[in-house]
Amino acid sequence: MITIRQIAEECGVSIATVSNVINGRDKMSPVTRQKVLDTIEKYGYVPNPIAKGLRIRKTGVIGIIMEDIGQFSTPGLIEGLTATLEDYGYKPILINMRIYQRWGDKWFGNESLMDEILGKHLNEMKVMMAEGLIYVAVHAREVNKIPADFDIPSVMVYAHEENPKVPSVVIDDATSAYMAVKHLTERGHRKIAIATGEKGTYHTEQRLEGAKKALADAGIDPKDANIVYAGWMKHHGYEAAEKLLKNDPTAVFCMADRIAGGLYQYLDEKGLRAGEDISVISYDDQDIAEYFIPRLTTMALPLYKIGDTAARILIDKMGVEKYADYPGSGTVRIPCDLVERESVKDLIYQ
Amino acid sequence: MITIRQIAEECGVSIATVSNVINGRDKMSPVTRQKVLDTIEKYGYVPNPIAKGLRIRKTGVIGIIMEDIGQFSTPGLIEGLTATLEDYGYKPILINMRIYQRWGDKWFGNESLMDEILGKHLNEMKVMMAEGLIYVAVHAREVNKIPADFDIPSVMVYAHEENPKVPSVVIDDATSAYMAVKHLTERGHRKIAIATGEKGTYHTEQRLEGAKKALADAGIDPKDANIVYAGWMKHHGYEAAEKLLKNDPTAVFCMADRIAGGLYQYLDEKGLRAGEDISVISYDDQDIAEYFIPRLTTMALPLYKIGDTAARILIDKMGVEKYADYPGSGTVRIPCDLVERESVKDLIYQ
DNA sequence: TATAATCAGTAAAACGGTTAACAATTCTTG
DNA sequence: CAAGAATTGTTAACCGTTTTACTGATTATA
Repeated sequence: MITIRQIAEECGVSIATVSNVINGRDKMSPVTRQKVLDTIEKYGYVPNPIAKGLRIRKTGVIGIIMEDIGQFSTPGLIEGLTATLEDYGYKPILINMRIYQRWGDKWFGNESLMDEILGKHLNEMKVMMAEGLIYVAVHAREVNKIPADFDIPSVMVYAHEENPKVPSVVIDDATSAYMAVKHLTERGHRKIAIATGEKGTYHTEQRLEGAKKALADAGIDPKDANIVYAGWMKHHGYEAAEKLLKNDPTAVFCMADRIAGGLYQYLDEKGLRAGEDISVISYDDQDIAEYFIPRLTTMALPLYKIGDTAARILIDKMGVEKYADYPGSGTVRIPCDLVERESVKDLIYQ
Repeated sequence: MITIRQIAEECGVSIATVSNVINGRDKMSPVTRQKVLDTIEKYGYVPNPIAKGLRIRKTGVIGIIMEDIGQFSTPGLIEGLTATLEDYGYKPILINMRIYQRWGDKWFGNESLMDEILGKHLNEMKVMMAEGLIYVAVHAREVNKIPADFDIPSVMVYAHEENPKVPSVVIDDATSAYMAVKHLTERGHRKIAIATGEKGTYHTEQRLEGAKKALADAGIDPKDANIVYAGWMKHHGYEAAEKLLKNDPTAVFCMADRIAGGLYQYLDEKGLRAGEDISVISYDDQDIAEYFIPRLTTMALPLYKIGDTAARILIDKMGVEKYADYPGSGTVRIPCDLVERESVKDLIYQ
């Protein structure tokens, strides 16, 4: 590996001068500068960032800690995160906490070890001199993750953080759910059933709130809506289907595409067809939505935008540049985009 | 940040002694050792890896370069990769090349810049003193990616590499495809159609080869099979469907779940049903397979195992430990696992 | 002309560790 | 008891940079 010393020697100057030309300090004659530049080019020299990092105590690395990378919601997020981080000259490095580990063909979660694992990785960040941290909480829980005395600028994604020093960017569940059922009511649906995610979780409560508001705004008493508490998985949707359909709704809002998947299965068994016999709108826009028959209209999680926003907030916090658009603290909520496919029927203009 | 010097001072010993106890060199009295250990514990001291890395020229970091992280095949792979790498004490860091970049709502590929981008990242690896590299080639092409003079132990995933120094681990397309159509023939199917991926690519050629062999082994002349060249996307499957069904096959083998998705759509339009009117077996086992109605039986990509294997080969190459099971060079092929669902009908025992 | 200011560059001290070589004690042993 | 060996440390060089303080030489100013 070629060092600054060899470049200096080759040029017959001191290493300080080489360092100066590299770092654009205008302290040398044009001819010296050019000679150094040429030699650097010739040898393809690039300063050792380890040494540099040791000296200037800056590494340009931003740690992205993911609770579990194997979630449908992570790739898009990572795109957004890394794209804007890189655009600003930072080096994002992903680290995967693996809360749910695999052993042979089985998975087991070690949430109990979570604090320990997190502590380890947080320390690692400190010690690798990461300049910023983005924590991606795919397993929504109400826990505080970043300790109050953690001194690297951080932002939390997908969850709220009590620590007032760490802003968070989350999905705007309430308004997204509002948009979803408004889409239904605008198309003339008035008997609407709702299949929720896991009861009591933040996501289902928020989405429920938004959904009820949309109902109310359309002059429908939310109490008349058939709300059935399901869960986030396909089988929850399947199991909830019977109760969901009991009062012959014209439409159902599922709080996750997977739930809709379970519902579709039930519908198929009964010889019913979404988009004709009953409308369904959903939430997530996973890859699967495109493969439902009929294709599922659903609220698309703003994955890329969340990543982008989180990155900008972090950059802001790190003081590199100010973005008036993005507050430096508090939590910013980003709503989903409706993507219309064929699973909801227009009861008005058809 | 607390340094080794402060620990030494607190204990009244030299920094060399502290360093020695940290690194387990048995050169001090038990009482000194314990005092140092206690102080380290007390202050939560952990050696600065940047400084350490500079000195010992080892960082423990393994770079994982991904062409694009937003592919369905990456999360499982990353799980496998990071799990075993971490188990061996390495620090995997993911970097996302973003060959396909996003601009607003559009994506554009910059394959032309690929060499440049790769060069940049390869250099970054060198310069970050990564001890090993895993290159994940999601966009299959026949190009050589790792330059012959690249001197960090590397392994290639999902693609072959001409560079004899870099072993590769790939999906065993031929035997997986063989298994898929064998599954069909064993169940009595003899009129079999095949929907391929993009013509001329390595993956489709290999899968075709395996499929034909299975046909031949079942006494069916591969020339009689209806092979239609489609492509990897859903719309390819849809467009190929008519030709696929022309000779009334009892079963079709799709080389990707997405293709099967297009076929299902066509089937739906014709009032036909997979698993009853026609059997379909597919390849990938993406998330979507579970949501097909009827659920899609398909060959599951051995994502986790590929990651695990690649990691072990790399560790082997780095000379830490030997695994007789995993050759240190050449290419290892890992077959898919069949996951049976309801889309193929048994023509014999029903 | 004496002095100040600028220019072009250098020496050396960090940054926080590791480690080879050496040194001061204490322990064996003939 | 002296010499050698073992034990327990220490000193200082080094990893590859950055950066402050300094130096000579030249040019500008009074």
